[in-house]
Amino acid sequence: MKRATLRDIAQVLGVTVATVSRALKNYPDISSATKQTVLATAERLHYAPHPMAVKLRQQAYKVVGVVVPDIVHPFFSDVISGIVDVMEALGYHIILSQSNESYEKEIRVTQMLQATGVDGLLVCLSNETVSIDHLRALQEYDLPVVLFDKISPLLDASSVVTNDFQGAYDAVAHLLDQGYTRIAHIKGPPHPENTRQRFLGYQAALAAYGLPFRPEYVAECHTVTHEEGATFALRFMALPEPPQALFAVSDSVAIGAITALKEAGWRVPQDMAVIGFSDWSVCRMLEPSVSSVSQPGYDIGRRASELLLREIRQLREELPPEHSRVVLDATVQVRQSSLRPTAG
Amino acid sequence: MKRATLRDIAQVLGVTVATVSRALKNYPDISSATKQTVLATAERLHYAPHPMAVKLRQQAYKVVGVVVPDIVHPFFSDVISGIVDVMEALGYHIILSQSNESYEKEIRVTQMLQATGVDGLLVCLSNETVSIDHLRALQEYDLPVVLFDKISPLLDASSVVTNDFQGAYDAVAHLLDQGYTRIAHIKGPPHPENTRQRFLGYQAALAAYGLPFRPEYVAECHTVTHEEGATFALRFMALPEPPQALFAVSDSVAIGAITALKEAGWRVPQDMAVIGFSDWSVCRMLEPSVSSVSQPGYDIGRRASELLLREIRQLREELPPEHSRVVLDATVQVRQSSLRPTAG
DNA sequence: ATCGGTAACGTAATCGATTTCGGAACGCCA
DNA sequence: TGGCGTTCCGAAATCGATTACGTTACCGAT
Repeated sequence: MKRATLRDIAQVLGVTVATVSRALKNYPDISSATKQTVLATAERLHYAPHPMAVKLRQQAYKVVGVVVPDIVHPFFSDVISGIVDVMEALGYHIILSQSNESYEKEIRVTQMLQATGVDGLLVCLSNETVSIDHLRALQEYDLPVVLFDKISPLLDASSVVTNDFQGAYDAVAHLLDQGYTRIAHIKGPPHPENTRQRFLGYQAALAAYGLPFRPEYVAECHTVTHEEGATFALRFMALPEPPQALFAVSDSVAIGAITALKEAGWRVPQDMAVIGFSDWSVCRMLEPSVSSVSQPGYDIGRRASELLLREIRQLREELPPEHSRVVLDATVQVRQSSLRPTAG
Repeated sequence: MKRATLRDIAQVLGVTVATVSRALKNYPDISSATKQTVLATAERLHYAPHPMAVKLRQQAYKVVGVVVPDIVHPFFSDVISGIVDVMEALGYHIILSQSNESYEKEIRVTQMLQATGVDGLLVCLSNETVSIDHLRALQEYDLPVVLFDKISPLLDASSVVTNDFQGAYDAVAHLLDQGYTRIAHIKGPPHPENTRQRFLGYQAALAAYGLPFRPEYVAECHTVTHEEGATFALRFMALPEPPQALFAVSDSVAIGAITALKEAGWRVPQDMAVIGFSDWSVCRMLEPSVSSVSQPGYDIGRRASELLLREIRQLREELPPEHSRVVLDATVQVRQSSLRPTAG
């Protein structure tokens, strides 16, 4: 069964396509009698407007592109979910691409998305990305771009990020508030700004509580895996004066650390309190349940979508697009792994 | 900067759009001199073909729709990742939608996808879905549909699924091979066929090894959460003759069971061996590391994509579309939680 | 001088829907 | 009867690219 067109309906009724089009869109200058018959035959022929024809006229696709480094990642799943919910409510669809943390691929997919004809782009930069010329090129063709999570100060665009600094600060403050004074940190690699901010938040919290920064209490990941968490946790324990608490840059590292500590005979949190970052769903399933800093992935997706939709609207109305910078707080989820046993 | 059209180039050079179009597509009946200048000015004006115009002519969008019940789920992330990889390699894009396990929403999003103009659909049915008329309607308009993971025998379409029966059978056989004879199962709710197959695989393995089916060793989940895993595991332990091993319908249930058992003073796997289903990434991070049956999510996405692309191609060539039914094996990942300590 | 051939390009239809500009038909009033 | 205003609809342009089908001009051959 081939799909019916306006012409098909017009031929059946002996009118022109213009009349049919206007009847279907309920124009006032079409008699209600004609409207009736048009609607009836449209129904009968299972008419549906041809998407591309409409979009060619309207110059609006109602589709936005989404680029994330890695689809298979709980955080990005959350973000995407937030994006989809907002976009679908307004009749927009999303085209999903992943950069695999590759700068080359990021350039490729953004260009492909532009060529596909999206109305805007939601991008989380890859870790490799240094130049943002490929995104600037999109903007020059009036294609709005909103960055989220991993952003670049070089691009004049709206952005939505987690307050990693504050999240880390709060996590460490939570440990400090309980009276811990020797707090270690397993930090991420230097490059992604996000994990650097967590390290800075860690330092700032120590400073705010008048505690010295002890380099021997800081380890730096390369792979950010649970193996590294295990290695560094045990290394900390071997220090002459081992730390009492650990703030890990990610949940995988935190879980690796906890697992290794328990296997080595230490108790969590009695011998070492641990708190992670990201709040994976398994955190609450473990024993002890793992404290973590939860990133508002879903909200990041929502807010980024709203900003993009606003810019798309402004562009359609020939207004200069406004750019906003949204920073969402991360919230500490206190569970057993970081709760200091009441002395007694 | 407005995007250049063929007409812009044509006006600059004093030729017609036809010439420009043919020059850009390297037609033989255009002089190389003209081609040179056309290419040069196309470059200069940053010409890029208008996607909708091309698609309207060609009647092919190079976009497929993907519908999953829930984006925020490791398994579906894997599937989506596989889909994206295959599709992008062939210049296709994917439009992502989620049904939130709602029949109503599944109908809505599939219709929206059709209206948006996709070349085909990859669908995982929601748990609620009973009738598949909405998908049949798509097929009648020559829109190929491929089902994956949760499928329906009522729809004549290609499908790709995990062999849940075999995965469950192998998991239980792995326990039986080690000499366990009292094996419990925490099964899923009756409806999704997938978890029912796991239950059947459990039963079949017992039968194959000549062991009786003991109803007191089977519990049925409603929410399929770690809390239920905890509850049922402890209930099993309270039996006069507790089971020695447990096959859980999901990893969340398995992890909940392990956590509860350990907290209650039992040892895993010494007092109770446990194996889950899905092979979440955390399984290998825990202590003991959790055995599980890994579903080939990425491959399911790949295979489903290939089938869909084949049907799209066949449809373009006016051939009758062939339907295939692909069943991919699940593989048992043996880790500590299900390894019987060597007696001695 | 006429014919056939070919290189190189133009004309116009086409994809399907939307929209501006008219235009016929009718009624109403002077 | 002439003029004006509605009502309802048709003609045609438009969105941008593609392509079947001419058409021109120039060549060599007869």
